[in-house]
Amino acid sequence: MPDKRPPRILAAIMPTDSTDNAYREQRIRNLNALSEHGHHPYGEAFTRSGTLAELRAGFEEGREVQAAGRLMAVRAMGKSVFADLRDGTGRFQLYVGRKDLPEALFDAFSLLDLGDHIGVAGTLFVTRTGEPSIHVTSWKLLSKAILQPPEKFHGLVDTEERYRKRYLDLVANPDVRARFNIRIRIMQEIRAFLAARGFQEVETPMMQPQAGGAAARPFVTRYHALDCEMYMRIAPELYLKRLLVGGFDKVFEMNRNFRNEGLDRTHNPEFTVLEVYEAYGDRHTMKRLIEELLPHLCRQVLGRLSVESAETGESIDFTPPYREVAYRDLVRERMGDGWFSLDAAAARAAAEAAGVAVDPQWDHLMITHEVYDKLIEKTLRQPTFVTRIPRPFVPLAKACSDDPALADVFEFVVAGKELCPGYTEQNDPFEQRRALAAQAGDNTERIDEDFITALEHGMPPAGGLGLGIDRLTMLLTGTEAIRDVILFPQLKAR
RNA sequence: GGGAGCGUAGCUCAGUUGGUUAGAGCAGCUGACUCUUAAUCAGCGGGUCGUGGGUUCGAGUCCCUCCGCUCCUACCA
Repeated sequence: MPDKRPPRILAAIMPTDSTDNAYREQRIRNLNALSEHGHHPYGEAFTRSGTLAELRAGFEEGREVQAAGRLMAVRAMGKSVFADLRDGTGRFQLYVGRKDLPEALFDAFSLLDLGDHIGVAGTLFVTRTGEPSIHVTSWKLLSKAILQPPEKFHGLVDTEERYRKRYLDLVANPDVRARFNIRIRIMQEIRAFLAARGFQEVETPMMQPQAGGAAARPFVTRYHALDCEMYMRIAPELYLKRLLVGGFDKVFEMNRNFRNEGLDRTHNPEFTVLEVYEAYGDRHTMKRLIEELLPHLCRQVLGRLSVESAETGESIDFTPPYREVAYRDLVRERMGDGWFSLDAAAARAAAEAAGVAVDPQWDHLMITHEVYDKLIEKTLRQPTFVTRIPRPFVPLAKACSDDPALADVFEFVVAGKELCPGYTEQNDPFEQRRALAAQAGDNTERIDEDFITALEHGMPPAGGLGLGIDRLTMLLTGTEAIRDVILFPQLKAR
């Protein structure tokens, strides 16, 4: 099966530079030797009978097949050679016997190196030790690797190398690929779930003249054609609500947000969020959506409703319905029934006594929120909707009809971390302007006037939610570092 | 931003109190071997010890600078 046409002349790419190491030179010698055998070192399309996983699933002794993949291991014993081939779906063993293929083709097999891509033709059989294998009758080089792959047994361990050279991490560590497969499935299932309920996926600007929809420092960039500053979005919310005004009743967007903040185990400067809006709904609509979506995802992606926390090992059960509890009740539960009658000084003393450091400038509201953040949220292990949150923290939501000091929202908390806020969205342009002005303080230019104008044209009452996809993936895959669920996490330039 | 730790062969790791020519496994090269699967056996090669400086008769090892990574901590989801 080697190419018939003359091999390419490759002498020109032989390394002349002393930084090239001996392994690379050896592989280039093998490349040239394969060329002389008629193998094009960087071949073209190859017709496969199926992926390696399909070959395994549809295994049938004696069946003639063609397969392709990367050479991961070679166990040569004179006149017979065993090798492991791997593609994106799995691995399969090759058996190459001296008497079963032309002598030149058998000899050239030893010029292959680990990491090379090859295509093979042969028949399926089972070895004496019970391993399904391809009895190779012909093979062809598809792509020559001139650098060594990582070690076969330990894989690639060095964390920095794993992130900087993710392609090697993926080749060397099959569990990494498995984890990203789960992330991909999660996103596919979310899209299918929402599409089945009549939601339409839209795309709104990533580059915005002002960054709204959340409180976070944005990345700034310069647009030369318009001679102005642009901001990478920190949230798509204000644009999605413009679409509610425009008549999109059920919309979602699942894409990147960018926040110019620190990076650590749970924060990457770009991260993926699902935002969903449903006209004529409210936070109860969103709560029901979450209670359907999460069990659906668990079932489809994991095949079960419980996951194990990476942090503590405890079991987290996604069987609905989930607990719903008011923010103030949680605070009273932890700090005592009298908490909301304390003045700021007494609250500060009580918070300090409970081990929470409190800024002396803070008012009762801020102190309470710090107590919630530091003491209470982490204790909510099973899926929990925390409702009735003080309005200053959620300027884009409506007030509770029975208490103007509280927002009609939930924070959905799982394993002690906020996973997803859900709102009864503010559609009153007067109230919205007041809330945004209060948040902006003196810096009034930060208010998105066009958004307020849109509200003045009439936004239907609506429910909305925002689900962090990276964190959801961490939860469902039992991963502690956000970098392990992002293919190319942010690292400093080296 | 603050604190602690780490960086040795292509990969995974040893390296003693500062002391000869820096070691091992995998991978590579040469040879043997027709059912192996971390194949096995014999032999061989492979190093800017992250970078730059310093102390010392002598530095992978001790001190300083810088680069990168990890963990803790602070801000954010």
